[in-house]
Amino acid sequence: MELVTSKRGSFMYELFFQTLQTKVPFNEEELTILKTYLTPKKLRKKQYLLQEGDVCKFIAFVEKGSLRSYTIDEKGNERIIQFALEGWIISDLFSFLTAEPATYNIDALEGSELVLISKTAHEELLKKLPKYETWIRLQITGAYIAMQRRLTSIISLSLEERYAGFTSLYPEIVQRVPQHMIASYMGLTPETLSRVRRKMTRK
Amino acid sequence: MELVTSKRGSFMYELFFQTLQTKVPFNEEELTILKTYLTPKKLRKKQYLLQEGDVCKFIAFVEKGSLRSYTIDEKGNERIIQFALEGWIISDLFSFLTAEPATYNIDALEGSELVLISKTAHEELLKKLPKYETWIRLQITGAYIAMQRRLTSIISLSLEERYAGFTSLYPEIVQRVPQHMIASYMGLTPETLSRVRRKMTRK
DNA sequence: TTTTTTCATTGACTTTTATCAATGCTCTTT
DNA sequence: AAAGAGCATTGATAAAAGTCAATGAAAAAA
Repeated sequence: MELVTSKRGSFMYELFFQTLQTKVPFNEEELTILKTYLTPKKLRKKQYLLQEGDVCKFIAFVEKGSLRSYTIDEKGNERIIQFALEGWIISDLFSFLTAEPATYNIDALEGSELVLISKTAHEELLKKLPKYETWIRLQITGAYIAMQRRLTSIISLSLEERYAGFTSLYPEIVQRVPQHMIASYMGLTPETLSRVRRKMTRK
Repeated sequence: MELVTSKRGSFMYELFFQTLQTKVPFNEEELTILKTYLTPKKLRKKQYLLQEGDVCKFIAFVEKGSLRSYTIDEKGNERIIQFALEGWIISDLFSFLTAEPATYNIDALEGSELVLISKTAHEELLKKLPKYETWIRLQITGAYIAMQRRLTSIISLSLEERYAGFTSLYPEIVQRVPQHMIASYMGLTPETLSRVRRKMTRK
């Protein structure tokens, strides 16, 4: 019964502050201010964080667990846009920034703990803490670079090369996520990915 | 002989400041500081701004003309990653930020005029002008959202839908860029894009 | 435990896209 | 005006990926 560290289902933001500090060192005062703008949230497996059509009201930092964002195409197939493991952030940035209805769904692949930054918190923090803007800028830049690499590999590599690249870049995801979701992320059917894998193990 | 407006091949940064001001209003003093960090550059058609293997030393704003970034795959095919028309920025951000050798080439599709922000200028501006950081953050965010949409369309739409989406989103590019480059941008052969187009006009 | 459900694999077949080769058109360049 | 380069289109064929259906294994639920 550790009442001190887990009061009413809440949790500490250990990973959040740890990864934050390595990129942009905040001082004590800044940390105190920042903390007042954060909201913890727990999700059960399969629970939605965001549904298509709703306006995305937060950026979520994954403290524990894993999530995905995805769309549903006209045939009803899920198309996974992004995975997020511990230490990543996930959101529908377009919806968040423009307040338009979201085009993506986000849900939890495992029981998860998140640190939420609401839209109003985001705006206040941008005004009050220059370092918050720096942190956000670096996060988005990193996400941009990662996505550009993914795009490059899609339009210029063979399936074998793409899957090999994925497994070496994200071994954690391969471990924790069902294969058919990785197929969806790659824009393939589960059958095709299965055959790609067989071909590769033959070598 | 307009010596006043075009001294020794230089040019004004009209579009740059115009688009800058609509997103982040700079005051006179800030504009004056910013100006000292900018470098004009003119490129002829087909001239390189960046070659694979070199370190990318700038972010380029397109004042006039058009450019593309691309990789060469193992078969020698060019794979276009990005186009940039007037008002866009283009760079190999990964190389720029990490000082690793660039994985992309950038060259001019037409005679072009650029506004360059060098790495050192970028770092100084981040320190001196908070609004510069805001501007850069907004630029990268916009680029991220645009790329996420492109990725989503790649993994969830048919070729017809993708090409229709491209032409309605970027009619300027369709006008000014050869079709085989658009095919390359879409990850297709020129023949396949030609057939997609024929199918569409039949309807 | 037993019963479902989810998941990965495989085979047969279809559809989509790439490849190779040829043609004619439009611009430059000479 | 003639020659050459770059470009878009088309046809025939090959390769890649998707679809449909079935099977068995593993995981979750009862």
